[in-house]
Amino acid sequence: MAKRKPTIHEVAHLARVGIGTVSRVLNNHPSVRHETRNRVLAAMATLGYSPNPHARRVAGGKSYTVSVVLPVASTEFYSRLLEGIEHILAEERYEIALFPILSPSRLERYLESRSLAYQTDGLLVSSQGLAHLLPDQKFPTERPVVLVDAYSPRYDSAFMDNRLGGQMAAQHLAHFPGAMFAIQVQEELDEVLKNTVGQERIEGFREGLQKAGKSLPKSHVFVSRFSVEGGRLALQHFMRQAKPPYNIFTGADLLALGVLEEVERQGLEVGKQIRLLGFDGHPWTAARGLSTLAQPIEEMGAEAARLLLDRIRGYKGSPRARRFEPTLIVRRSTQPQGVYAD
Amino acid sequence: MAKRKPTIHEVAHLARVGIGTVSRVLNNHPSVRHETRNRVLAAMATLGYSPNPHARRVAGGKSYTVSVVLPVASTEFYSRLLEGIEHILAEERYEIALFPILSPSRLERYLESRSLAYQTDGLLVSSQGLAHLLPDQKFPTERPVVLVDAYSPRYDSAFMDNRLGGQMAAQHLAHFPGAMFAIQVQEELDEVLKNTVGQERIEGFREGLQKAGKSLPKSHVFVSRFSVEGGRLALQHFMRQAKPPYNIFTGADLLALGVLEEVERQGLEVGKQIRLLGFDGHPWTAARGLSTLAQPIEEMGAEAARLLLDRIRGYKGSPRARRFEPTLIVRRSTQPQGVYAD
DNA sequence: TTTTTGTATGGAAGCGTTTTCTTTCGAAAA
DNA sequence: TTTTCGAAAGAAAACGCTTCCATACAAAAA
Repeated sequence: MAKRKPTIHEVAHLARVGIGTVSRVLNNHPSVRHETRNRVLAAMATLGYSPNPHARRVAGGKSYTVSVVLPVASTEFYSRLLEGIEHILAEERYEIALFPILSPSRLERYLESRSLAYQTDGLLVSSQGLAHLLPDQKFPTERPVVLVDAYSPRYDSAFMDNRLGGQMAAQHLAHFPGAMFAIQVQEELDEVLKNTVGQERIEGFREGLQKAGKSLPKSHVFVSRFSVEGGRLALQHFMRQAKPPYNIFTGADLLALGVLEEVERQGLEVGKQIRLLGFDGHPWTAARGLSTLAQPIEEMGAEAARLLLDRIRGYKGSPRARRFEPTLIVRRSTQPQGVYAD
Repeated sequence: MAKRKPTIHEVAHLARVGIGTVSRVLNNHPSVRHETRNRVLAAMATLGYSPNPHARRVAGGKSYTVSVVLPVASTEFYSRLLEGIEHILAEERYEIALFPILSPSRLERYLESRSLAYQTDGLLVSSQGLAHLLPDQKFPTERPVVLVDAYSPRYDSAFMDNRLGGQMAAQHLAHFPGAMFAIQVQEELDEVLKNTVGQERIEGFREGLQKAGKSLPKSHVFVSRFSVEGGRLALQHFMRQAKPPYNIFTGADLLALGVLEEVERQGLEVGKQIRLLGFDGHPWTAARGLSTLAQPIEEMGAEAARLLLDRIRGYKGSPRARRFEPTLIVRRSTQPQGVYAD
């Protein structure tokens, strides 16, 4: 039943060409006549041929695989990031090996030089402070390394300007009446990794507010793990501190969702006693009428993949930094017309 | 600088044997003299040799890789599960390709027959209802499939008896004074996957309580996502419902942690107004004095890996089911001597 | 002692590709 | 017309393993 997969030889035979030609078609080599290429393509289609990746690897001396090391905290973020990465890599017939940092101990194992993560052609690391854990802040590999959603002067980096995002949030919220509040996202793993994303967003927010003549007292910042329920606790906390109206900037859309849940439970009304601004720009925010700072996550992933492919192909220049900026999307939750009317 | 990795030929030469012998040593073939094996092993050590996995794959016709498909909800659980799986697979020089179900859309992609997940020698699937999503409830692959932390009559399965765990929880808590409460864990992804783990634990708890002549009203069950903060909201909820003492069974240790946090904030005292029993038996529960139903997670993962290796080696028998039972660990949070004394 | 059996080993063949080396052939240059 | 050259394509040589086959040799059986 399980008939063997067709090989390059069978394709060559059916297309009446040599295996070299088939290989050239496979690798988009220029010197193949159009007519021949089509014949080979047709043969591949009728046989249902797909090249054996392992054979490629041993023959080519490369693995055609890229390791992606990433924490798995905000799953939706990483889902979208991978989307962008995969999109680019798939075009070049590269595969992805995923190394989720499920725990610090697993992380250490990945970083041992012998580890699987280094058997590949390159490393895509999505974690702010990972390098800090390493001796000399350098990944123990000869392979190219590119950081994504993280920055280091030492490696190519594609990163988000989180501080700017916070400032944009401030600029948008500052002119509303009422006090300013913020929810900072902080995971346990963040401390290990010295991940400062959540912090930067809030710092930017505070800076922006100061520029607008407003302030953000320490007590108006609620630090929470990354969970919907954290948003609920945050709103409870704020309500104990001050009277409405509240202007709340959350370090992530998910937390804003929790705030919305609690708003409902408390019988408040968004746009009246509460203005709420998220961060991420996840698709579902549209349906919830949540204003948010949309991150071009997929593009950031794609760019990181491009940087890495460059390096794999031998590019030697000094580290390149690609900065990305969030975009403000205004929806019901911060609609100007819904001016405070209590 | 980056000198080529040594090959099997260099090892053979240094050890003064043929490459066949080196390969045999590599694969634990029995017919190698002890003395020869040691010589080869020594040569490998001095050269720092490690076999090229790609070459192995193309020569052997196998990939020596196993796909592990898993949701990434309770990271600690999966971290430990992988630990167990890897331990066994590593012994046989098998590698793991991880496919975290970050989102339903990615899940679908994995399940396409052509997908990477099927390029490997076998599939280890850790997800209750994944099969339900598939046409015919069958994974579209010729490769062996083993379920872990999930059960299907169709495939080899290594699974936890969650209902029993709930019953054990009831048996332990029932004799304490005060009403019974429970926190059920439920993720959005669970619904997609028809994952009933959280539900089973609570159902078992209810059954056990009934057997002991106690009851668990619907209103005493708080359904929460998997987060620490969910535990805090749950306790708030319970405190609105009833007076102490509370006996709380949480579907996961993490939620119990949240309960503990809120207990402190509310100025309650564990062992007096509150008895608390978790589920998972994660290492950190010891330090927190949290009683819990410890799951043999690593063993379950290891057994699943063994079942899969069996199949990969050609075992053809009908599906095997391996049931695992949690163990009750009693600590301060449900200590008998701390009898309610209000 | 001679034959048989079995174990340990070396070496060649083969896995499915990529890549290099030729060879062929037609068109441009002489 | 002859020579030169480049493009297209076939054939062969890697790539680093596993596996099979043949051989050598020692121990067991005759």
